Amino acid sequence: MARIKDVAAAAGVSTATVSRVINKHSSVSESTRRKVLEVIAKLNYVPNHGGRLLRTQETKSILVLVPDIRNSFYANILYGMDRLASDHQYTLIIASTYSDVIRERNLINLLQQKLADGMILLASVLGESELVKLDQDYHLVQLCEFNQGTTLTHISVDNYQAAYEAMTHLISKGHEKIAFLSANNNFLSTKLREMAYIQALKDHNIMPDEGLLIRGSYSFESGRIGTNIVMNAVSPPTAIFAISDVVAAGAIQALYRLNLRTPADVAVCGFDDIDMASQLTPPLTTVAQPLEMLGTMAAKILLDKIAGKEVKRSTVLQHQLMIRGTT
Amino acid sequence: MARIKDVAAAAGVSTATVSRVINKHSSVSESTRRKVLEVIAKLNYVPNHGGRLLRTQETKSILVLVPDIRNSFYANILYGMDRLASDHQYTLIIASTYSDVIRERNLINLLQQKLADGMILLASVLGESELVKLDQDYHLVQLCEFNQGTTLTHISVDNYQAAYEAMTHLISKGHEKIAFLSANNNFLSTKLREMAYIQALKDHNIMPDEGLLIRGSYSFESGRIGTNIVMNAVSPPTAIFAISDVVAAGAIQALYRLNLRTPADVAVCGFDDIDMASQLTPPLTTVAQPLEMLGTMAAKILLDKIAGKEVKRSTVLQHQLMIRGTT
DNA sequence: TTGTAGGCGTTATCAT
DNA sequence: ATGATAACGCCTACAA
Repeated sequence: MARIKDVAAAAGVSTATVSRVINKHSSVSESTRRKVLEVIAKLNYVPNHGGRLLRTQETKSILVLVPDIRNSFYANILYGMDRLASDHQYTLIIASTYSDVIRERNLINLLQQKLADGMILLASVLGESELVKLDQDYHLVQLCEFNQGTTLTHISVDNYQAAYEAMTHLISKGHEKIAFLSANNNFLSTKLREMAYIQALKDHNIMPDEGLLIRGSYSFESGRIGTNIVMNAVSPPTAIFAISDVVAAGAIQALYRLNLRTPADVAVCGFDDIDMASQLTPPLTTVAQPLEMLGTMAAKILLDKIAGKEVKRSTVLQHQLMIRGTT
Repeated sequence: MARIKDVAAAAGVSTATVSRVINKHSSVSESTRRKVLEVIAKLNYVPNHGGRLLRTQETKSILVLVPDIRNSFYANILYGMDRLASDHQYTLIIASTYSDVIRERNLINLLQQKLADGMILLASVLGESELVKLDQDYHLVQLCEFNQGTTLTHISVDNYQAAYEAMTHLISKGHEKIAFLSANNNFLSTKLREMAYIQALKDHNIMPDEGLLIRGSYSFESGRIGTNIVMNAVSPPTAIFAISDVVAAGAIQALYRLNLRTPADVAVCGFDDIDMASQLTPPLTTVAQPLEMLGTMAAKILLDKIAGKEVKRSTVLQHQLMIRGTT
């Protein structure tokens, strides 16, 4: 395995000169540059990351913490990040926290070990104060989920407005009994969507029915269970608004098993617009988050921070109601 | 940011002693050990990865190359890897090649830069000879896709047998006109599944119909297109076997638009059993690959290789036919 | 049980 | 334009 001094020796120059060639310094004569490059190719030399890292303190990689990599909500987000990061010769270290505080702290250790230049947090389970403290020492960006009134850099859609539009769509289709399959967590997005759900009903003179607001999880199973509950309520809904597309898929399957047809008997609207949404039959009406762009922006903003640039505290990206076959 | 010498100074010992404590060497007295640990906690010291890496040449991370992280086929595979890797204090560096040879070579550069201790390749687009050469210098495992008769370590299911069982199932349901929506690539898995498709028909005295074997891609759109083609054939099929679940989802949607019902009019069988398969309505019959276990095994075998252990050249994991609602 | 000191591979400063 | 050399943070002979 060739090292920089091997190259230097073979090219008859000093290691400093080889380093200059590698890092494209201008102060190298064209002839030596060419000779060095030749030797590098011949010896198949690749600079050692550890050595460079130790010297420059730059890892050229960013740590991305997601709750669970299996959740396809993150697929396109990670894609956006990957594209932007690799455009800048950055590498992604993606790790799942499984929403475990201990695990998340351990992973953040990687940052402290200087294994990454910065970190993107998706749905962190750490408390605001802990994050604020981390933010003093490291470059950190929160994506999708963040705390209200936070001073931390964050990117997301306008969850309130997005949910409100979905509800308006459902109501405009003549639905008055609308269930909301929500999630039982403390995320701001959940609170905002629930608020929008209630407010949209009220704004259209519909009395919210507590029995139609179910709090489960983001899972398929949760969608099935929630649907079975609301369809057995005293006054079952004619439309279901689900907090995620996967939950919506669960709702559709539950309705099918109840011999109810979508959208003829019960309309369904999801949230996120993951790939699966348009791949369901009939394709799912949903509120699209610009997933890829969310990832791209998060990476871009983080890289800006790392580069020492000033960045906006809050970035809100546009959502879009995708009216398809289930409403 | 505290360094090892800060800890040493504050604890009144040498850096060597601190290092021994960190690395749990036995030759440290309990009292100094305790004192050092105390100082480490107080100074919030975390060993610098770059320094250690340079010294030990161990990165404790593995490079995982997938064609495209958006493809949900990889979700559970990556999960399995992540679990096993993090159990061993290893970190995953996941990168997408987008099936681009140049990009894949660039990513492999990360290995040569000593940014990872080994690599897992999923559906590499590099030639066998190139991989064999890499295998001499680095630890490498191929997962799911590999070359026939390769000397490289690889893990997969028995694609021939898996496809054969799916076909047998379809035939046992009385289907004789069965289309196969295959993929237009050079992967061994594709060849084996096509062979199984043909052979299963022949073994049941059904004459294969060339018009029912369509080669597209693994995409949803490809499933739709292929389905439209075969359903417009002179002799349209009563069952469709798709090379992936996503293709199957496309087939189902295409059938729906043709006003054909699944499975009443046309049965559909997928391959892989990604999460979406059971989330479709009706749930998709498919051949399950043990996705999580594939990932776990690949990581395990790679770690064994890194540890210098002897490993099996070829590992075949069990598939399982999942009979659900579409057949 | 503990300390000293050299070196891992690179880059950057300071000379020349 | 190029070279010599120190330094980055850590680990590990070797010595004590």
